[in-house]
Amino acid sequence: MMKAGALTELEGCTLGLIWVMGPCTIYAVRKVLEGSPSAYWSGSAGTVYPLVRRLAARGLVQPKEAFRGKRRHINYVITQEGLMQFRAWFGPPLADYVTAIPADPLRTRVRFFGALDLSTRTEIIDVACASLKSEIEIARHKHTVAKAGQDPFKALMLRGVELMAQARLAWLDEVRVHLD
Amino acid sequence: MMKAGALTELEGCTLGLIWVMGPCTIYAVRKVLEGSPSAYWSGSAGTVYPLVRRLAARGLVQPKEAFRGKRRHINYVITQEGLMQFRAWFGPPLADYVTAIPADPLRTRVRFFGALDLSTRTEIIDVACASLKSEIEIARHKHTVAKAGQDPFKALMLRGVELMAQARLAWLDEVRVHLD
DNA sequence: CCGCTCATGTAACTGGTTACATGATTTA
DNA sequence: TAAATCATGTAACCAGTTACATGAGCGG
Repeated sequence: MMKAGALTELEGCTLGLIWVMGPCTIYAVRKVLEGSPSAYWSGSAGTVYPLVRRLAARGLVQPKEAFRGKRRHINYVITQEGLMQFRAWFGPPLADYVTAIPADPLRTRVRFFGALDLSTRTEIIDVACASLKSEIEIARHKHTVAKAGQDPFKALMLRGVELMAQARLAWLDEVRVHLD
Repeated sequence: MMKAGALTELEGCTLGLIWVMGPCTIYAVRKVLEGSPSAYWSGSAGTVYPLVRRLAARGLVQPKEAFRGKRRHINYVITQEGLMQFRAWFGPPLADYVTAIPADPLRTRVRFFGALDLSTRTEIIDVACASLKSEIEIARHKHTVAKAGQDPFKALMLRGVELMAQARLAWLDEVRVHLD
């Protein structure tokens, strides 16, 4: 899946967030990951703290201790080396997995719908459609907010989320027609 | 992400493949996973052999040793208990991650395009578009083949792959317009 | 003063990857 | 007969999850 020594997806994304938001705390990065529309980015403490310290050990980010009152903060910023590695993470060359079809648990389940009776199939499709519709609404809203902001690429990303959810919904409509 | 004790995505998918293809060898399952349009399913030996033995230890699949000449085969079939757990894996209730927006490394990269110069951005988009177009062709072809076969849900899955790739391509076209 | 959010961490576990190794059978 | 494919496995490693634990600051 990934070239040895290269940044993982989560490392690249975290480095990117520190690039965008830095100087910032790991906590702030975690909150952004948690708020991501994709459940892939859980942003759990046990993942992100060791990860950022790993990045710091490699010299890609730099910690700066700070205090507000008695409260300790560690703010991280990206280094020159970090920015270089971050740019290399994008490619080219593009790793195969970047353009490959993303995994979709819904698609996997439809693949095996033959194991279920018709009513269960229908129920799953109905529930999934409802979720997707609300996801689309959320993505739409976030997209318009982001367009008003000064980060056009954030807006484009959210537009991608919206289009993806719409495509899945359209596909489910096709699936529904062929349930029997 | 997942309820404790429940089957993981890979376990569910593997169990499903044994349900569809069984009795069959682990090797056969691996080959299907490797040939999947999504790079998520690597199907490496180090993953699948221990996984299927785990399923066997839980009584979800049953091994049957067989010989053709001196060559040893272990054919697996799904058990009644396996079929029950497999059906439970689908839901309802649908786990959140099933309908959540799938992770898309391309989307993540576009999010941080601000870190790149215009020519690199353009190059990435061009390369990605080319890959997606060939993926669409492949998916289209597989889809028509599957429609001729007797597994309609396999065809629906492949149709999903096609629509997903098309949506990503359409999105990239939107991104291209806003590269500067 | 209670509960929530901010903020930092640790420890045990587990699922999956990479990279091996072995040998039979088929096909060019 | 050489190369590719079928078929089974193992061992070291690592990234990420879950579930803890601690304490400061702030709003009601």
